[in-house]
Amino acid sequence: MPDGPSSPTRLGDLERVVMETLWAHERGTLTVRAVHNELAADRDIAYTTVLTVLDRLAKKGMVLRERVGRSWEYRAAASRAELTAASMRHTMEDVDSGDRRAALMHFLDGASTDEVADLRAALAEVERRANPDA
Amino acid sequence: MPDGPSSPTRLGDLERVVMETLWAHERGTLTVRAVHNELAADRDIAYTTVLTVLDRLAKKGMVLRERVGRSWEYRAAASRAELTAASMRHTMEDVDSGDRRAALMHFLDGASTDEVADLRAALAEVERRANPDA
DNA sequence: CGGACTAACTACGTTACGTAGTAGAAACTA
DNA sequence: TAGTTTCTACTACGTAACGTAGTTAGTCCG
Repeated sequence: MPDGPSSPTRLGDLERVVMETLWAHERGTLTVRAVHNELAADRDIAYTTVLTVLDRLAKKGMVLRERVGRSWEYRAAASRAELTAASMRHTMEDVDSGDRRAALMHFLDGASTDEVADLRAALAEVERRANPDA
Repeated sequence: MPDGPSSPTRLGDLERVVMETLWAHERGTLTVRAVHNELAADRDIAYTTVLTVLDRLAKKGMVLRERVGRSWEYRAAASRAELTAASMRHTMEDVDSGDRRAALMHFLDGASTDEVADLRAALAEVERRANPDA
């Protein structure tokens, strides 16, 4: 029973590579054949391996698929950014609120200037949305 | 070859429980016996299981230990907050800078008011440090 | 010395995952 | 229509991580 990307399933290396391929075509769908073609350019890999991986990803809810004729068209269930965000949030949520502050401090300590800038911008954006009149 | 908590090793369930126990005594060290006593209060678990888990955690660099007499005293190599932060940062780092903004936006979108407040506070604190004169 | 306690080593079952072969259905093609 | 191609579904096998714990062998205390 697929439960969607809300539960942060751990991905293996190949699974991640396949997700990358799907993400590279964010707005389209890909057949197994198409994914295999892309991967085969870089590595020696069997068609059925790609098939199996996509099937497993679908069962985990990481990818969505729909029938087109006799074959399936796959696409990522969540964008890379969404998945990253969900994973970060999940990580943060498993500390209680006392440690959360400390965790966030450490997080920012280790972040680069660019990352902090992006975060500040995102924070401002969220604020603007919450408070459009100010 | 232990490489410290810098490489975010995935923890199993029991491994995490053991880490929790160590974190609960943040400033002290615990023997295998002590950890086992705590765990045994809640579940049926063999002493040697705890021993094995602590040994594996030590090999991963997740815990540090030192000889005291014939036995070992264990403590967490990183606080829970540090580990959480490292994991979040690691997650964030595997998107390129283009997606990072988007990821952070999604992250904040899903965050609670309290979490956003904590983050804002942490950001201000980091800023204050970087710019003590302003 | 003998029991008690500790750590090292070994082991077994499960699950995830990389990897891929084979079977069978469907479609294309000569 | 029969052969070939192309998909999917099912099955399989090896490895690694991990939960779990027994066995073995020192060491210390009385």
